[in-house]
Amino acid sequence: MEENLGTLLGQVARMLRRSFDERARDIGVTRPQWQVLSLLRINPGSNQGALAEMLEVEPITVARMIDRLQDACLVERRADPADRRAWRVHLTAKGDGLVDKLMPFGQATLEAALEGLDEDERAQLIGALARVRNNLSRRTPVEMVAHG
Amino acid sequence: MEENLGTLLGQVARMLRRSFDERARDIGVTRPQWQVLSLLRINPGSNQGALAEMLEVEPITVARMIDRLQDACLVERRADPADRRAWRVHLTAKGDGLVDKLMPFGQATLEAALEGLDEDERAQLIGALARVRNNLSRRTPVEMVAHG
DNA sequence: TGAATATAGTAAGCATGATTATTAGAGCGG
DNA sequence: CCGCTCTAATAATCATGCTTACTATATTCA
Repeated sequence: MEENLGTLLGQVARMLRRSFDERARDIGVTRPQWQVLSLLRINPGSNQGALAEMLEVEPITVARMIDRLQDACLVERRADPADRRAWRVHLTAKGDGLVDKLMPFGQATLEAALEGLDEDERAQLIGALARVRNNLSRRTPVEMVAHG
Repeated sequence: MEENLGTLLGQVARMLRRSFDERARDIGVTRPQWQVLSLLRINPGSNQGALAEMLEVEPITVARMIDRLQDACLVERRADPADRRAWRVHLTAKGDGLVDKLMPFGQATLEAALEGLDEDERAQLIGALARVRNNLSRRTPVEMVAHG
């Protein structure tokens, strides 16, 4: 076999993104954008730093995604009354509706990807990846525990 | 748990790339570039289309990576005597030496990522990811068999 | 042979992701 | 209160990856 895990992971991640984007192209939303919208459904009013931490990307990456989502009228920035540096990001009605529309695309992509893997195998895959993520995270182990 | 596999995979892939890039920054080579160089070590004289297929990316992506690697004198394009449209890509001496230098960085990144997973778990992870890749590949199952 | 089709590579333009540096505001210690 | 430090967000710049469109060359078939 002699398969390189880094290469393999990069390929699979890229192909998953591509697969989702193919399905969602008509709607005009990319997979990272969909992830932001989904996070905002669960955590409305997050600031950009919190979104960056949840997504494990740098704050500047979130800043520009929010720019585009705002241009598309899918989210809006509201001033934080307690901190004049920060923005509170909220879904618009349009963005909220889009999350529902996009759910099936995410499900379909995932199902296509996991075809042939039974429940045990899926759980093991997710568990192993979560451990790898913890190994690579910049957060300390103590913080990881605190975050559950 | 309710962990989304697509998100998880994207995060882990990004973190692996970041982890490698941190280690290799002084050398000035990114992880995708290292993958190209490694492939050329194994398959010298590949054309760009073949590289794209091995990397599971589009040909234009390879074209511009080769541009940069050539600017850095790590690879060179040679005319294909049998096909005037195609380039044969070869490592330069400098590029060849760099592959050896970068091997430990790749190994270290991988070890950090897989810490705490035993041999069985690693093999299962790689096997599951390879099956997901096959599910998502644009190549047909027939071709997959032909390629081993 | 000569037209239709397919393939190798590239260009333009966009989104995502990073680093480095900057601005504005928060928060703390003296 | 004032300065030092930290933090939230952004700007500039680069690499990777995509789609769409194009050029040049091969190949196939009538």
